[in-house]
Amino acid sequence: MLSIEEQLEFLGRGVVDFHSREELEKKLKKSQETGKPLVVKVGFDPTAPDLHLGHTVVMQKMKYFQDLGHEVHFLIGDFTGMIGDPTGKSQTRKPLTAEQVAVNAETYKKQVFKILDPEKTKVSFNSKWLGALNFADIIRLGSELTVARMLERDDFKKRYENNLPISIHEFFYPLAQGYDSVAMHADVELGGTDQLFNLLMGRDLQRNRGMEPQVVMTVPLLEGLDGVNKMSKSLGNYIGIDEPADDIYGKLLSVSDELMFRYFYLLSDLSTAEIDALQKRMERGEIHPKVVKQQLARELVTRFHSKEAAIQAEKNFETIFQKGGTPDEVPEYEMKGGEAVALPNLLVDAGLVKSTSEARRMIKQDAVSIDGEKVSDEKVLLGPQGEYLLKVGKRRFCKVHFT
RNA sequence: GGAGGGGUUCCCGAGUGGUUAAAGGGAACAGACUGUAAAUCUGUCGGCUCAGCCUUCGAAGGUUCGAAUCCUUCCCCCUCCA
Repeated sequence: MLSIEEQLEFLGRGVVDFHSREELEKKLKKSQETGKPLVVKVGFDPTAPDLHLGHTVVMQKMKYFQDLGHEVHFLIGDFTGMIGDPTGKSQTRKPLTAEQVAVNAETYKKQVFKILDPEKTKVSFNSKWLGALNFADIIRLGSELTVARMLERDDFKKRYENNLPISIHEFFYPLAQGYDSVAMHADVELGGTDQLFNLLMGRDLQRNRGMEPQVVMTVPLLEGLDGVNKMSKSLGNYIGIDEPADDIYGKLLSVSDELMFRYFYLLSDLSTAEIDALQKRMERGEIHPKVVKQQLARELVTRFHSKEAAIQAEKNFETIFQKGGTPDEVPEYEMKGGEAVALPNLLVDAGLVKSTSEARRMIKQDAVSIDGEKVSDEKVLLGPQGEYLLKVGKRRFCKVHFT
């Protein structure tokens, strides 16, 4: 059993806004004394999820709470989804149907339970209590907050100052999210730094009702593979938790040394002390940076796949990149028709390049090999029978059989 | 309601009748160097039956030997004023 001090260290690592550490300490102590777990709440949009490492930062925190025996609630904001969180956006979202929400919830679970313990996670939907409110309830809720206070929220403020539209219903988003905390009797709410205002709203509403306010902790947005922008699907700088083990491993190993420790800090289960020790040993030249990075890659592949997958991914990686070899598993393609085919066309058919023009370029750039031999003639014909191992660049392989 | 500005190849952004598949930058991809790190350097970066041809500059028409560039209509964005 970790001491309260150790628990705080682990739970608070990387946390940006903490309201407040002292309150959490008190709650943890009380929970330990009474044996009553804390209610930890994290809200997610009901939109179709495609989770990447950036999302896992907060989930990792949820996991820690879970490991300490607390009650973690995975709240799907199906009702608030009708508003569409205006944070950072100016588009209102189309309401989803009940069926879509149900489908998305299932997809979420599949991905989320790679991290959280399905047995211990409570999944809930906020339509349960928000849908039960009537107009009078909502007016009362609206009376708890002034417009001036609402306009303190960063994105509202900016939009207001820039004369961009803010619809009245958007004001209900923070109120609704705060009300979730009331309805759930939340002790702790976690979220990204952009959620700060919404999270604090829960404290206000709880306090107004004489409840003990929830502790609010925000986690940073994880930088993407470029090390600059936040990780996002649209920027293409992400690692999806559903990706194949080889890809996760490879992408992590190509992260810069600087970013590597950021990832360790925000994603790894190692303690801060262990991470610091690794960094020091690396700086003193006692361990090669690559070895450190491999440790990170192994840990994360293990988390999303398995120990075995991590070992295999590491082996494949070394075969392909360090020895310039071929991985154990190579995609295969069957070429039918009984005729010889020009190399560029074959590369397109096998899916190794997008167009014959690209294929020609690759050949010109010395990036194509057949059975390990570089090819420089774009007019080579292959077939009409036989088997060839085609390689484009360092990582694109395909075994072609002519039939 | 009034006045004005703009939509260019993945993104930003030049280009106002031919030499423009369209400058420059970013991203991406390949090669060199490595630890497939980063950084750096080089090259590529619409398509094809590829030393030639075809299709691109919001959409559709038109003028012209020739248009991203000029004209007409339409669609969409933005700024200022009220």
